Amino acid sequence: MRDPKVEQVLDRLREGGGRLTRARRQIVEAMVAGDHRHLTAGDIVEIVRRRDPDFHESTVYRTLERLAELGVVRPVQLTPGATVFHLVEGPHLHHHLLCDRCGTVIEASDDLLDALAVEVGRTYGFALQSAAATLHGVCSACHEHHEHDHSHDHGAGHRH
Amino acid sequence: MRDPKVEQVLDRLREGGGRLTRARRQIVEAMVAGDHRHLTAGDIVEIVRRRDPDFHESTVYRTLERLAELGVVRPVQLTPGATVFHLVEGPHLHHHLLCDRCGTVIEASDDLLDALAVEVGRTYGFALQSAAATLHGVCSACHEHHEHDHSHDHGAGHRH
DNA sequence: ATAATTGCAAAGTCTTTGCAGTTTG
DNA sequence: CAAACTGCAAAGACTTTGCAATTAT
Repeated sequence: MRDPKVEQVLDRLREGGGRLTRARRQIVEAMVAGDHRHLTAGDIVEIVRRRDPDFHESTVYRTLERLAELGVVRPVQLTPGATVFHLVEGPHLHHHLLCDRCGTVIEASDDLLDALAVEVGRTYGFALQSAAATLHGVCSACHEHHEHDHSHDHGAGHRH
Repeated sequence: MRDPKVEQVLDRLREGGGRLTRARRQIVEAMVAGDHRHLTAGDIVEIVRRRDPDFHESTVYRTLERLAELGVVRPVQLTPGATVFHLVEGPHLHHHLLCDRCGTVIEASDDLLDALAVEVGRTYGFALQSAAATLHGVCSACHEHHEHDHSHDHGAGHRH
């Protein structure tokens, strides 16, 4: 119950001039627990409230904003109406492959778009920002049984 | 004042079993007028209301939804909190290059990601959906004078 | 102590929905 | 005429903001 990952994030917070509060620790704990998950602000509120009923929305947003400024957390707009957040592990940037069927998010290597970046720069004079892309498509699992009409677990991973 | 592009879209609406109303004509006219612009629902409301003060939000959303179903219009989530819509010209799909500095949107050829699609399919078993990507970066104009602190015209194109 | 942070409540933006009246084909 | 569509009003999801009370350093 003294997860090094949690402490690492909290340390960065303090280094950045921030203060260490109960609420912040719980937010970070929730994010570390749900590791490679992509949580919405609402997901985090729900989780933290289980232990701390007074925990409030505004705190999540303010804290996530701080953490994002410090580069510890990354906000990603996967779908309309739902910004998800995840921890940035070290310098490990990555792109997101979002399955439009089941909502699964695959984290793809940051050099995936290197070749494309060159191409785009040459053709459009556009400097592609690394590791910021969300690519839509269909994951392998969904692709295999795409003729069946099973109950799509849409939003897998962060729907309540 | 009988723009063939407008008629073309309205024809498709009718073919799809839809009805031709004053509101719908005006919505389409607004979109054609702002051609390669990417308009938010709010932008459209604002434009149409100038001629037709009773025009209502809900109508835009319902109409855009229909048009999107018919494949005539495409909704794109460029930034958090702002779904933009644009007409789909024929079979001309494209990706979006969004400048994070000035908000300009460049429409990139749909085959831009072909090579990437192969790569992603092989590495992650993920079937990339064509022409659905929004790539972030910096456009050439912004890139050139990036040391100066000029008033960034952020949101260019669809901010009121 | 004092500056940061929180809970709370209120508001803001964007979007959706139900319904009764109106209009289209 | 019947079905489709509209305006309106109300509500819903997500996020932001002001403020007074609380808490970390």
